[in-house]
Formats: sequence, C-alpha cells, structure tokens
Amino acid sequence: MGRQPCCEKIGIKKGPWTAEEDQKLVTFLLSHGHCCWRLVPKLAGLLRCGKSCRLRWTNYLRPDLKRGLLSEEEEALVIDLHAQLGNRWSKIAARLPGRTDNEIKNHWNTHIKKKLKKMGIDPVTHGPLAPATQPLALAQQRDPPQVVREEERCDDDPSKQASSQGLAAGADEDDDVEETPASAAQPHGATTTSPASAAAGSVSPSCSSSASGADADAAAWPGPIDLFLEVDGIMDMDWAGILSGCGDDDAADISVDLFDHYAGDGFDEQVWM
DNA sequence: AACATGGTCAACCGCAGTCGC
DNA sequence: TGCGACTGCGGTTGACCATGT
Repeated sequence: MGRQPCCEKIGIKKGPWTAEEDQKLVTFLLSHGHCCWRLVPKLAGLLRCGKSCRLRWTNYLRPDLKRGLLSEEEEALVIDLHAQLGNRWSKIAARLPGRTDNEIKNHWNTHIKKKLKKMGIDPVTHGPLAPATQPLALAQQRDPPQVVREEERCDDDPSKQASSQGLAAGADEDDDVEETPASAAQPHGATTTSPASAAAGSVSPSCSSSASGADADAAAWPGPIDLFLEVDGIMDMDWAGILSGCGDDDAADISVDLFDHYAGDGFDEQVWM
C-alpha cells in the first residue's frame, strides 16, 4: 500500500534547526507535551514535519540528555550491549541514560568500530578479526570474545538470532529484562563532564504512548529532573483543550518561557542555545 | 596561506511495527 | 480481518570542522 508522506512536502523546512525553532519546539513541548507529532509543528508554529520535530526533540532538545563524548564506562557498556543486542541502537540507548540512539550509533561508527578493529576485534561479531587483518599481539592480549555471552543468551526467539547483518542476535528480551549488572553499575549522570549533564542527567519528559526504550528506562530511573519538571504532567497536559482550539494558528498563542521552568534547578539556558 | 582529505555528527529517508477504525 | 494512519527505528547522507600537505 503506498504510504502517504509523513507530512506535506510543500512548505516544509528541512536542514539544520535554528535556535528560534528549537526554542519554539521546546517551549511547546514543555508546556503542552506531545499528543501526536503530526500536530506538534502546526501547534508550535513550525514549518517542519512532525517526524523532524520528534527527532530534534529526542536527539537534541530533551532536557535529560547528556552532551559530550561517551565516557569510558559508557563506551564499555555500549560494546557489551552491542555484543548482546547487535545494531539495536534504541535498546542500547535505553540502557544508557541521557544518551540517544543516534548519538550511540554515531559514536559506534566513528569511534568504537575503529577502536575495536585496532584491538583486533571484529566490531560486528565481537570475535577476533580475520587473521589477515588481525594484529596478532593485540589478539593475544585480548580477553575471549563476547561470543560466549551471545551463546549464553541464545535462549529466546530463534528467529531473531539470524540477524541480517550477522550480528550477535538473540537477545530480544531486553524490553522486559531486569536491569543488568552492567547497566546497574552505570551511575547515571556520573560519567560525563558536559555542563549540560549537570542540568540534565535524568528523566525524559517525553512519554509517548508506546514508551520508547529510553522512556521506559527513564521511568524506572527517578532523578533530579523531577525537581524541575513535573514529568508526567508534561504529557498529561490538557491536550483536549489544546486540540479543541486547534484552529491551525492557535500556536501563536503559546507563550511560555520554558526556561522559567528551570530557574534555580541547575538548568542553564546557555547550554541550550 | 590555500587546498585536499578525513572525521564527526545532525538530520533525513524509508521501512517495519503497532494501533484504531 | 483488513486497511490506513502514525510512530519508532536503523541506515545513510551531507554539511561542517579539523588536520595534513
């Protein structure tokens, strides 16, 4: 069935977001939450498609995001989780509070892959590289590859185990799984030096109905953001009221200074702008 | 100083999954 | 039950920046 485009392409702006757009979006989402992303740009007065707004929010504007490079611990956790989950970046991100799937994916492709190759580890299989390309000394130094772990974890849906990318598959129970020791050992917000993390460092105010992994993680992960946001309130706002007045251009009436929310709670407007 | 090359990361695209009618 | 709408995810692209020549 031919799908309709996610938004009318005409008049939709693409490319980098401006500070003004960011502020409009954050202001809107913090004061009204999102009921359906398609309406968000309209109500927020943005010439973007809902998808773009969602991406911008989840990858960049969410108050709980950490900024900056992944710490050693986070990196190690990513490698470990990748060995278990493969390229399921959203699942991996769910175990790394304050990190987005996009961020982790980028970091994997640009840093970790290289690092692993240098160490003689195949970033795809997490086993030793093929002899032709493997630096012998490094390979000998290396602990046994995490393939063992993958085998241990092959107790779930076998259909998942043959990932099209030949990745370590078979660990798809993660949605319900208890906090792993690895993630439990990860002190949220404790590993970054980013100034933003001081202000962020916790629960996402986003709580889409389907509770993304990150959100689910956040839900079980109370943090200081509770102090500056009534987290649930964000998404529990009176959408009916908003929508009833949703005569297209009502967004202009939204005039909440989002930074007022954060005054005194360590939130630094400069970090955002 | 100017240009070329490589690295990084934000953003886009298209598919898959889920939900409601 | 099937169809359409919507969201979320992963792969990919392209602009920008840093470094090397």
